[in-house]
Amino acid sequence: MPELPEVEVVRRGLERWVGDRRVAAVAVAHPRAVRRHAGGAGDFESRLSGRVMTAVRRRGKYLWITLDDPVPQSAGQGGEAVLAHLGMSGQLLVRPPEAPDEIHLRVRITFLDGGPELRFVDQRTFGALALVDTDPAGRPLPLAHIAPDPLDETFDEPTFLRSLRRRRTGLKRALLDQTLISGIGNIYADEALWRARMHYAKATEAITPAQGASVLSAARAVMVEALDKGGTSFDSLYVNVNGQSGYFDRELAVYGRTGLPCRRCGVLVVREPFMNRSSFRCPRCQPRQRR
DNA sequence: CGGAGCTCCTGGGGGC
DNA sequence: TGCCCCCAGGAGCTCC
Repeated sequence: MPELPEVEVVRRGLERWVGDRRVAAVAVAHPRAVRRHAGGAGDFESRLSGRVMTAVRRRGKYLWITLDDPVPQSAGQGGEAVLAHLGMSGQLLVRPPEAPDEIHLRVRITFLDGGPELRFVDQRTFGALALVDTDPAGRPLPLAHIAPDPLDETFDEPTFLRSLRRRRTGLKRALLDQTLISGIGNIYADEALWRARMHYAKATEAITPAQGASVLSAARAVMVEALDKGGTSFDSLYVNVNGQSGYFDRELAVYGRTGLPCRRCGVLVVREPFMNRSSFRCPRCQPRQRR
């Protein structure tokens, strides 16, 4: 389940392999993989063919590959980019052309240099690619509503804390709202709440600036640690352009640890239904607040 | 218009 | 052994 750290690992891997390469051909094997592309699969294939990939950028869980200008435009105009979201199971793999197709290969992009292909592989098809317009700063227009993520240099903490307090909802719902703060999913939300010793249902309007800063700092710390773990293991050519962070084996404190002792106090971690999925917490470290 | 719930999807795993 | 149901969940969409 790629969240910010996993997507950033993918971005770094891609940056190394697709930069400054001209696309030869694009083949969409499953139309659902480009359902967000306005013109459909054929349009995606034809418009991306012949373009040069220039850089790979990221905001929250989205990443995008910027493209060269096919026709020189006047200053101040935007360009185009391949916008990608990995969903739950999406992978962007860099693979030799002779490598056998993956079972869930959805999109294949080949390059004029005959080198490694870029493949979008996605079992559960929640992920998607699209060719989109960007603003003059190179940011995809469809991401206008996505807030900066906590590792973004433009992230403004006072703005976030004010917005958080204006919400009328529970703390974890707010953390998962990509229009408020981006990059956090179910796993890192639970881990951040555990580190900050806060309950997922705590009312946002009751959160003090210190508490808000605490949970934000926890979210940042846990994501940076996960990123470091993922980053340390992606030295081989193709293996780690795939969303594996290497973080999940031993480092998680509460996520998925139902019935196991809290790493801080030893009380058993509980799993509770939340938004048609799950929340994990330590009952002692993260007690439910009284209203 | 903000908040909450629904829906898309597939394979692994547990229960019987 | 095989079948069925639950589960994982990001985010766009709809409804109130």
